[in-house]
Amino acid sequence: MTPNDPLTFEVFNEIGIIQQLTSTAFAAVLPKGMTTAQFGILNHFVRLEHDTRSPAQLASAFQVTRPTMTSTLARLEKSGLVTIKPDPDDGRGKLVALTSAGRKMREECLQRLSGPIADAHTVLSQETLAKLRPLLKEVRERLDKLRD
Amino acid sequence: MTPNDPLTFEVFNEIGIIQQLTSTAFAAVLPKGMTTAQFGILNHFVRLEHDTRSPAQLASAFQVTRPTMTSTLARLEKSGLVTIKPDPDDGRGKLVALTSAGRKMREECLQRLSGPIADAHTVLSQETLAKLRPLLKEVRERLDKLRD
DNA sequence: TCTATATAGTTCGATATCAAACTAAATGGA
DNA sequence: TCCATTTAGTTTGATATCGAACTATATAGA
Repeated sequence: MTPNDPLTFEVFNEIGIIQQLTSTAFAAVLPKGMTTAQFGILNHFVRLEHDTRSPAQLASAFQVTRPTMTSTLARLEKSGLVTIKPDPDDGRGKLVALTSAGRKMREECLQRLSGPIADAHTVLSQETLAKLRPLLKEVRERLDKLRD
Repeated sequence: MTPNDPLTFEVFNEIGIIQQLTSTAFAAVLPKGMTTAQFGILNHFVRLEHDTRSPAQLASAFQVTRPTMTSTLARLEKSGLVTIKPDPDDGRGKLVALTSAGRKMREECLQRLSGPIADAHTVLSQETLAKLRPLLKEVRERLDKLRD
């Protein structure tokens, strides 16, 4: 972010712009009312084969604050895509679960996202992506440690 | 974003999380009321040695929509960090310029940001960043072309 | 010249996000 | 047992962001 350190600045700058371009492109093809944040949550349950997750676990998984997760989950519940029930084992906690509508919505999103993903494939080589992955993983993990 | 293509999904996923971690870390050290979006605009004028820029040029430089730029510029103007005047050569246009307060604010932000940047240095090797930069630049440029 | 189209900017309504401050429940120690 | 601390979740108020729809000006073509 500073002229003192153009390399660090540029890397984070590129990351910011790429993130914006991709999330906008993905959002554009999602069904009316769906967002990438909401899709991410639906997808999370299926990918990791979780039946229930607490809002706090989800917030941690997506690196967002608990108020943010409260807000997004409320919208998903309102749309009938998840259920939110009290945790029987912890009076403070809640348990979030996918509904069948949530599963269907996740499937539909996947189908629609295949378009932009295919587009990305036409311009990005697997080779570039394969090189990027371990580097990004390293950066993400180290930045994550820094937060503590 | 899809299980059909774990590599593409993972790369964009890592990018999203890194972006979130860094922008939150940067925002935390900025002066009260300042944001990374606002700092980015102040910094843009100084880095590229521009006296004036139109809102449309700024929106394009930061890859955000014009309504977004309208909103952020209005806040900067309210804080006295930029001026916004009609473009004498184009009745539709406006010209944005830094004020001296804007310059000072940019300097202060730079100083405060040196902390997190230094922290990043302690955990990220120059080597990793040097490898990342050209790869990210390539991805960003190709995605950018895809938008047209 | 006139009209159609393109561009600059704004307004509106929505979602995502954060920090700060709050309530309620669990936990741990004296 | 009781109180202090921690943890889960929410509420509030703010900024950033988008798409859609709007106004005003510029430009190009007939």
